[in-house]
Formats: sequence, C-alpha cells, structure tokens
Amino acid sequence: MAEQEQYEELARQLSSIAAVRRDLARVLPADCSPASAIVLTMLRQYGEMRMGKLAELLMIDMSVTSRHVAYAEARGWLERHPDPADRRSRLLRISPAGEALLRQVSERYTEALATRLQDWSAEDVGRLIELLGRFRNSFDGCRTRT
Amino acid sequence: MAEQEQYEELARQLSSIAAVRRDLARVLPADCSPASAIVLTMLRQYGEMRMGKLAELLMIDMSVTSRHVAYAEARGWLERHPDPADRRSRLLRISPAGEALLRQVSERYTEALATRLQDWSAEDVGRLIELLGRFRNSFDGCRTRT
DNA sequence: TATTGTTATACTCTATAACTATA
DNA sequence: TATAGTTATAGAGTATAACAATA
Repeated sequence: MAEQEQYEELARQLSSIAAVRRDLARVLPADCSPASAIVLTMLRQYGEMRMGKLAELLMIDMSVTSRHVAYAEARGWLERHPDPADRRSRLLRISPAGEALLRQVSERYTEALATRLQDWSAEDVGRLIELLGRFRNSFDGCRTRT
Repeated sequence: MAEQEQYEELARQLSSIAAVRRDLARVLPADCSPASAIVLTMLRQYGEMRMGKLAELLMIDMSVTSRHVAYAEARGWLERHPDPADRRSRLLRISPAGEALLRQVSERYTEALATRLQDWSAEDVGRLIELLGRFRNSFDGCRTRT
C-alpha cells in the first residue's frame, strides 16, 4: 500500500504523459493517426481477430473501434474476412501495406524516442516498460466506479 | 541506449496508458473535467501565475489553456487578478472553492488508485512515479520533429 | 431474446489562425 | 513591432443510444 501523497503525484504524472503522447504522435506519417497505428500494432502482435476482441485489447468502445477499423481498411492497411464461425462478425487481418506502414511507424517512433531518451540506460527503459505494463494490468476490468 | 524493440514496446505502453487516464477520469465530480483538475492542481502546487506560465506547465497551447481557465473561473474555482507588472496579463489564483474541489478530487483519485493498486508496494509506486517524471522531463522542449 | 457490429449524435480536448489590448 | 491573451474554427478521439443482421 502506498501513501495518499503518492497517489496524488501519480495522478499528476498521468496528465503529463498525455503531452508526451501528443509529441510522439507528431512523427507519424501524414494520414496515419495514432489510432491507426495502435490498431495495426495489435493485429500484427496478436494476429487475426474479431472487432470485439480488438476493442477489448484497446480498452475503447466497440463503436469507436469500428470507425478506426473502417478508416484503416479504406486505406488498405487491413482486410476484413468472413468469420466462418459467426456470420455477424468478420475477422480482421493486417495487410502487406499495413505491415509496411507499421515498419515506417516503428522507425519513426524509435528515432524519436532514441533522440529524447539518449541519456537513459536500457535498464531504466526496461524498468519503465515493466512498471507501465503492470500498471495497465492493474486497471484491467476496472471500468466501474470504485 | 536502449534497443529498438524496447522503444516499440514503450510506444505501445503509452497508448494503453490513455485508457487508464479515462478510467481514472470517471471518478471526478460531475462538472469537474480532467482539465479543470489539472489546472487547479498546478495553481495549488506552484501558486499564483500567468496564463502563459500555466500553458507551459501543462504543455498545451495557450488558446486551450485560456478556455480551461475560463471554465474554471465561471465555476468559481479560480480568480483572475490584475497583474501589476503587465496590464495585458492577469494573475491566476485558486479560490477557496477550488481548494475544496481539489480535496474532493484528491480523495476520489486516491480511493480509485488504492483500489486498483492494492497489490502494489509503496516502493514500486514510488519507482513508477520517479521514472514517469524523468520520462516527461526528457520530452520537455522537444516539440520539433526529431 | 441476446449478441455482433455499425451509424448518428454529442461532448471533450487540442491546434492554428485571426484578433484585441498593451508593452 | 512584438507579446499576452482571447475567440473562431476545425479535427481527432471517445461514449451513448438506436439500429441491422445473425445467433
């Protein structure tokens, strides 16, 4: 258990991180929104999946996910194939163009982060990643009011 | 220096953190936006300041800051006093009502975080805070494209 | 009936640009 | 002229609710 003061500080830090995300988003290719990048990243990492599963991974409403997917499909970055198990649903799969886009995104993110974090050790970056992952997991399934 | 893979993972984590922020925002009092909460927090922490300084702390454009401040002032959470040094500017100061609101915000944030992070040690929370602070600082003044 | 996904609508946050008042 | 702040406008992201198709 942590102290109240720590929790307040943590809440403040979370606000600041939004600015970092905006900064990072500026390096993305012109018509690739952060939303597109994360959708494609999930499809590459976890493979073919349904809309509902994707929404769950992204922790956003399916209505929003649906629009992000439509945007990416319109640009040829992903494909929707019939789901043999359920005709209401379709399976989402990243396309070769989407893979190519992700390689570009990864390059730019990496370059931006390498520039900004040049004085960080790989160990500290690793620690930050580990703690952020744990932090996020602590919120999984917590969409009710306390 | 970290590896490319680490940077990619870090970029993914940052996307996830947005969901955490949304979750946390749900515990705020009805007409208190996350923006109001952070504006008031800054005024409490750093004291009276000008609009430009506040925008810099929040790392958002002054036009946006101006609207957040107008919103908070309309609800009596902060006051704008003449700046004796520059009549174009006004000094922003948190009001007693704003302080009261912040106490409520702090209570709810704390309760929400305590619930979600019950299996975290104070040390790990401290490490996360420290790393997030350093991370944010590494981005300060980096609003250009690489 | 319940569930999967889509669409319509509204709200929040943000940035850019044009503007006012003062330095 | 330059700067501090405001306002108008536009764009991205999200949630809720109503809806269509299928389970």
